[in-house]
Amino acid sequence: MTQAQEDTSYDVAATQEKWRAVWDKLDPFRAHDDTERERRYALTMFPYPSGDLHMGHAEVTALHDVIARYWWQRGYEVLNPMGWDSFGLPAENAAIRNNEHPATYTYANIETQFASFKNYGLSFDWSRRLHTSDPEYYRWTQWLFLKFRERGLAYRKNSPVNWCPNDQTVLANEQVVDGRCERCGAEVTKRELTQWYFKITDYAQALLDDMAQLEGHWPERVLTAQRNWIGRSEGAHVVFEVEGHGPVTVFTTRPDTLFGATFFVVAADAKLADEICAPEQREAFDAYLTEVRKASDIDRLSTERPKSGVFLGRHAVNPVNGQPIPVYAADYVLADYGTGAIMAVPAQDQRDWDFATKFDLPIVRTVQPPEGFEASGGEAFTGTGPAINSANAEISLNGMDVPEAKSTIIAWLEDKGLGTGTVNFRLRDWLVSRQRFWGTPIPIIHCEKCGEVAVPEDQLPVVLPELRGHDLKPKGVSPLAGATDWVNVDCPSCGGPATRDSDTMDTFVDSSWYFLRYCSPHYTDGPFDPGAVRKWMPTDQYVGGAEHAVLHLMYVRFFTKALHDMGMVDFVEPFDNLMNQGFVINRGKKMSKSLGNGVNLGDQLTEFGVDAVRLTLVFAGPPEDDIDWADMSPSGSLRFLQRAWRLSGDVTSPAGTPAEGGDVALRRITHKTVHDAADLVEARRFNVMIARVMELTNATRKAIDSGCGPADPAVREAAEAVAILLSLVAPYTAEEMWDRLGHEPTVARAGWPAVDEALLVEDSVVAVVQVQGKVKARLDVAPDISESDLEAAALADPGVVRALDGRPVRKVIVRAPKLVNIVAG
RNA sequence: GCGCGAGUGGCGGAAUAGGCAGACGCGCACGGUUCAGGUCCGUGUGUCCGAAAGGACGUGGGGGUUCAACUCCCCCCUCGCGCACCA
Repeated sequence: MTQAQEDTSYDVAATQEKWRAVWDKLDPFRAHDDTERERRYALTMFPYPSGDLHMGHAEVTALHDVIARYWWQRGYEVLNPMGWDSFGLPAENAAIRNNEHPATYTYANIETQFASFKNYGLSFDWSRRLHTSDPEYYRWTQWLFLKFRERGLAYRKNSPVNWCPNDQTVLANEQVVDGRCERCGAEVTKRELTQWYFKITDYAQALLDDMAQLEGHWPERVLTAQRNWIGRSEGAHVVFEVEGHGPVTVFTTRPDTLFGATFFVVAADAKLADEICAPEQREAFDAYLTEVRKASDIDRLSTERPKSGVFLGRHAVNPVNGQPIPVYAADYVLADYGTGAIMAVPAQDQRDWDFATKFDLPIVRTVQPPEGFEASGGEAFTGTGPAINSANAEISLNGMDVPEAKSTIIAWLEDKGLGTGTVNFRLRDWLVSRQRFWGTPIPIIHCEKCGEVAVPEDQLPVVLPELRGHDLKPKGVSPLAGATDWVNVDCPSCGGPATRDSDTMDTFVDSSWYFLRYCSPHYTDGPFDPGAVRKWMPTDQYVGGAEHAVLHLMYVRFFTKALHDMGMVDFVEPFDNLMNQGFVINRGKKMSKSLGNGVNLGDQLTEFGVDAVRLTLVFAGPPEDDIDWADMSPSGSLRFLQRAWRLSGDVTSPAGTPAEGGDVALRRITHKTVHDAADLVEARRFNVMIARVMELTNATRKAIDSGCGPADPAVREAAEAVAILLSLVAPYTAEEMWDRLGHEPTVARAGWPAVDEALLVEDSVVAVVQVQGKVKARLDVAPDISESDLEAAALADPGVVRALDGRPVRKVIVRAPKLVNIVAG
């Protein structure tokens, strides 16, 4: 580079290489378990190793790093670990394609991403690196599975499950989005299978209740999504006697409308329907059931779907009035919600109304709709009003409002043994088995004699066998089932012939406890060292995508509560604060291969440098907003960084020069900026923080060129503040500045500049004078000016006099020292 | 349908215990530096009227409270997200 260029810009690539080596040697971000400092735990969601890092990783880690680096500067001991969520389907599919072992693909990509993370200049403590596919990690995933099973939290059951025909595996409810596989988009079908589940439903209420401590610290939309997903509803179980069958319980949220139950519906695909069906209706029912089974979930999801069903040839008896009501099978009732059967109250429920209308069933109002409701073509009335037509010989609800009617009827039902008040949840247990190879093997052995037998702890981990390529092709059962040497074992209990469970765990199990492992990643006596966890947990700040709202972010909460109840941790929520970053999109759309609008991170880094890309991502807007890369200007970011860097070369006072006695105006700006920057980082308003650093940079430039000059100690103070503030976002530039300012590396641990409170107090402020709410004058006044002095000064101002134009002053509002508003007559 | 969130210049976005709308940056325009400019420096940049001084209008739309509203209240529109035949 020429001499001229050297003065105005630095070589980005060379700078990155230089400081990367220095940082490797200094290792400035290692979190020490034993420390006198206050601790902070900063965590960002670990990546899945598919290919190299992309713009999304660049964004989330850049945002996250601002917080971690800020905490270091503020004097905390910061745990900021990183690892890989390295089990999963893409590796398996790649292995099948290339006839190799999934580990080959996985660990090659991990090394690629590791190198990219290092280049990206993040403050991770790499000594704590972990991979969930390492046997020393999944050993403990298996161990936890067995602990869950001991507590009854892991169990096996036969049930209809979501099946992805493309990936040839089952899916959890959370992984089915609009009837399609979350991962590959294939239409999900139902299968009846025996599978492992985690009993997350035991924690439905706790998951709701403990949101109280997350309120205000987690994004509202995540909490709302979880609340909706858990779907708590209060109501009652009511028992109906069904002729030729016996008692059948229904769940209802409106027990107060029981007198209006004029028919009864059972989910067509529930066993119950088959059991109730009378012989003469058998043929019709079977035909209907075939129809229902043919309809995919996608069809069922369409909203304006006409009601369908078939009479089962039986009647149920309404317990409050002894009325026989016909029993239907229909697909608008779901087999796996509530009890799979409902009492239908057409007058008070639109779905029941539609069904009743279609099948010509009676409709009895039990809640009085408001005046004019019927006249305006009212159908089901779901609002509140006084109960009507709701009395038998023993009890009358008539005239009661809805809540009172509910509690009255529940008390009566309970008294009669006909029902109970109850709470129902939409949340289902978490299906954790997967029929795939590249996951944590389920540590269970099936023995003909002994049944399910846990693999003894001292035999963990159950290590995956060496399968590759074609052995891994999906066959509808786990590829592990084909590994005969691996599958066939002696029963640990009786020594007889037995087989290993050939399913692996959902990879969300792996990621449900990794944050605990980071506290003591090399611990060998358990999944984590309880002492280390006590020191670091709960995590102070978690950063990651909101797409995990009802997946990962709910599973980690469940795991933490389960571990708490096992006495393994002493907290019930893992993450004190959560931040969801937005997506990086391009030209208004999500980046995708098919749209051809992908932006390659590596290309951007080569063209503009790490710091400019990081700065662009952090400065773009609020962290939670999407960033359209097409609207961004990484070249503008680079320009700013060079401008800031140039300050460091212009300072002529020697390092260590005290700032006292330097230019006061500049010092005020410096101290105010440093002070405000702390607040802005705390409030996660990084984009505004950067704007303030830009202002400080501009002010310093002016001071050098046309103010106090480069030798003034205030200029050094300002340039050093810029370097330290920039170290949160642009570590290479900041380090280079720090070096040129005559300091030893690393600026990242230089410490937050001390703020002189005296310099935060202004010696004059601008008071705005409005006439009729419009600004007519600005006055330089003392900060402690009295109201009367300020009013007098305002009224004397020539601009104000002109604006008043002789009109009488009717009223003057004075807010000293900032504002005067004059109301003219 | 229910729930949550958001609408501010050409663009990304600032500003809410109600008090200067448009910080900071991008883009654009003009000027300077330069052999050159994809560099750097300076000036300007919400809209409309005006040569200027100045004035009018202006935060999705409509109403309201107030000396004062991007901010608070009511109604509506649009967009995004979540759940969705969940009894």
